[in-house]
Amino acid sequence: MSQSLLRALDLLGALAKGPATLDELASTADVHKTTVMRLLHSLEDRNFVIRDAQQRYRLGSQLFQLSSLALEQRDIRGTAHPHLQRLNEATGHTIHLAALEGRDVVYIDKLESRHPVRMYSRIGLTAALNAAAVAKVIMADMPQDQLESLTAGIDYPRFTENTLTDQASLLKAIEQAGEQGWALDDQEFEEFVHCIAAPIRDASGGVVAAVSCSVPTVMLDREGLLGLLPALLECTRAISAELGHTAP
Amino acid sequence: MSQSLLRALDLLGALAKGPATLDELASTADVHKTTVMRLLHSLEDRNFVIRDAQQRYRLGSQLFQLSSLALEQRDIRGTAHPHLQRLNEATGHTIHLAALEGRDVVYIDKLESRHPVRMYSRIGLTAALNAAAVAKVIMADMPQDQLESLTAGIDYPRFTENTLTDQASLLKAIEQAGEQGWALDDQEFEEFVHCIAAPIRDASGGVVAAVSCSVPTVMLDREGLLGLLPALLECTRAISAELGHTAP
DNA sequence: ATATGCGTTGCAAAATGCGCAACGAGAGCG
DNA sequence: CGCTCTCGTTGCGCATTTTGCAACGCATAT
Repeated sequence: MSQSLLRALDLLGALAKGPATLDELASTADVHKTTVMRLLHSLEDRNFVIRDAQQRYRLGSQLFQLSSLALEQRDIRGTAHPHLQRLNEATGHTIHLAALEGRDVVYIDKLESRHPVRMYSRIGLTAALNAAAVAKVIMADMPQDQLESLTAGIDYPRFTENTLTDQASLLKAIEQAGEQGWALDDQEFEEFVHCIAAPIRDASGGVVAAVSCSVPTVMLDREGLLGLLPALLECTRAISAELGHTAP
Repeated sequence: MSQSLLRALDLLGALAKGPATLDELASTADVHKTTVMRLLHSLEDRNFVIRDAQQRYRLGSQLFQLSSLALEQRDIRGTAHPHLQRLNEATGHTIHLAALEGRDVVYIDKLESRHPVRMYSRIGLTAALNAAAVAKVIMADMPQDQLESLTAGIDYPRFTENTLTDQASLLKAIEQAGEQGWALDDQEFEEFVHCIAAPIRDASGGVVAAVSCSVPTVMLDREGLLGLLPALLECTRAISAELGHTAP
């Protein structure tokens, strides 16, 4: 694989953590600075990075451009957005839209809670497969062999007391999600935050994405959270319908 | 400059226009497909592209991740956002936040109009220097020599009847913007849309960004647009203050 | 004035990436 | 059923491209 390209891509990753100087980049990447410089020049030429007045490098506008173009291309996102907005307004809570991308479940849209509450998520971030509710509902639709291989490849990090830390319990949760048509994350990823998620299906009937609603436990107890289910299911139903899904 | 890297970056640019197959990419990039493939493999390895079921390539999640990280790093954006939101709610119109990046003025935040109206802009896009109101207010703060070189380097494309198509008239408009503290785009970029913009200043007193408000002429005539000025100026004043700017 | 940090350039070695041509798998079609 | 056509993939030899080193210029600090 192309060494120079990989190095350059990794440089972008390093820059994502914050602006950096040439030497800093060279030492973290463990590449001679002259090489780093030449790569940066190419990146700069294509607007992937820019250098500010103090000659520090930061990520450039081309990245924003590509990213927003790519997000727009995903018709699920455009289709879903107004519905998500409505759900967000109705519930006031944080709404996520996530889709499967390769072996990752990626957040492709997010609507902030109306209440001042921190949620460490971000568009583009990958969801924890062994914790996120969206991951469960998406995996619930996978063919058995793919599900096996995917769940076998997780290293099951523990985030909280409730995190599912082995394949068996995750598979069980996934199965349950498949049966009931929605999934719960009971403080499995973040303490004091629980979520419910439901799948979006397209014309083929397959799950293409999932919507979740995240709520701090202090605002809504389990029962209250489940009270949001009808609104959530109505939301995913509407999006699925718009994507051509006809109720089973 | 690094050939393979530049080619790879251009591939990403090509993919931004939509998913594509290997051969399509090879022919548009005019590179042998075997080379394209290997570059794509590297890009895929770092999640800059993914291939879907039909073996078509599309932009990958790493792009979203980097972009949102980079946008978050810009403290102007985070600081400004709530104020923009308020302005958006108060006026109901499209709000843009733009900043200078190298020789480009880049949109770094956008709030949609509450009215159903198309606006061809996007986060990450560069504003037309000879048309956008945000560009005028940003350039109004530049040192003379930099301004000269920047305005000399534009090729002044005509977008509408009102577009400023030569350096002299642009410089005049910029000067006026500097004097009055805000700028107008009177259907210079899009017909039937006019905008007003005002600068954001940081603790040093320099202009670091600009906010604009875009309105279809059918909704608000010139007078009506200028009626939004107080709200806009209050918004930029508040953001500037939060960035440490003390009124002159 | 001397020393340190940082970005930049010339150069020569070689590793890397390149294009070619051939292969294999799958789809479409007679 | 077998043919061809398309599209992705791989082995290989050549040389282009990239790389690391060392030296330089230009600052700022001591």
